[in-house]
Amino acid sequence: MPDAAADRISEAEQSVLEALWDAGEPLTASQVAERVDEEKGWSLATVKTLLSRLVAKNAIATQPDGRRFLYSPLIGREAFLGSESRRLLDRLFGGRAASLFAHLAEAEALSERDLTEIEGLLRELRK
Amino acid sequence: MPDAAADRISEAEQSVLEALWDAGEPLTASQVAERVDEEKGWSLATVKTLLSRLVAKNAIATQPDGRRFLYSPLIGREAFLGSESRRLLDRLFGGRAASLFAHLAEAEALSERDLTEIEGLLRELRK
DNA sequence: CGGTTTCGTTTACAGCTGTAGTCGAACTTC
DNA sequence: GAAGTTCGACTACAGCTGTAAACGAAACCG
Repeated sequence: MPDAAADRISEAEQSVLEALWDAGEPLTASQVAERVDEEKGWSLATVKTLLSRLVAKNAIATQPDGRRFLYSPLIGREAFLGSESRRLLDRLFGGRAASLFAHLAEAEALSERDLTEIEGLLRELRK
Repeated sequence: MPDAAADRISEAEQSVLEALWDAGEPLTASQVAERVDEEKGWSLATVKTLLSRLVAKNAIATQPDGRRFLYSPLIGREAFLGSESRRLLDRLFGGRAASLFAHLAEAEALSERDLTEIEGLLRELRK
């Protein structure tokens, strides 16, 4: 098998991935660092470390561009978010989405807009 | 303020807390270990370490009972689940619950029962 | 009493994370 | 072609996690 990027991605690593997803095209390490720095204030060195770790975890790919590399995501944002949500749902609520939802409601984490959108999604699912 | 148990609780520590929440009454270390062992297969030594760390984090309380301690949770399951859900929602979806919901739907993590319950909750919220 | 069990505490130790610094090779710029 | 710049690779290092063994005091058992 072509090694399905199974390693866990840490929070900091996720931020780097986020930059690549947002970019929508391969970036150099410095470009990634620039984007990440705006939000996190991390040094170039730190971002380079995180990039290496992501490469080691098979989460991003490198393609040579002259003397340097261009980095691009190997795992999709959708897939990542999907599996992370899954993991959390299982870990905290034994997989019961309704419990999660109830807790979010209680924590007042649901905006008017969320409610409307979820209602829409529910209607879709019911079709 | 009486120091509001703010430290992060790790996954393993959560399992121990879970045992205490389930018990509904203070337990000795061995009792906790017994319960946790069934699910996780951890040794008494491991559970004792986790209990100490939880005490250090002010997540559980000890009350002396003769020569030993009885442990009981200081943070409630509800509060814990609420804040964990919150954290994840923010981290992964920028706080937008509708996105989370959409991903769960896509990952087929929503059972028929979940849907029905969520519909019910929505109606409640709309009142 | 003396051995055995039971506790909590201390120590261990590898792997992961967050956050960087350093180094040598390559590249660019006078 | 010497000097500075840019890269990726390697190294660092403290704190957290998972998983436990060792230790010493107390308590119970016979």
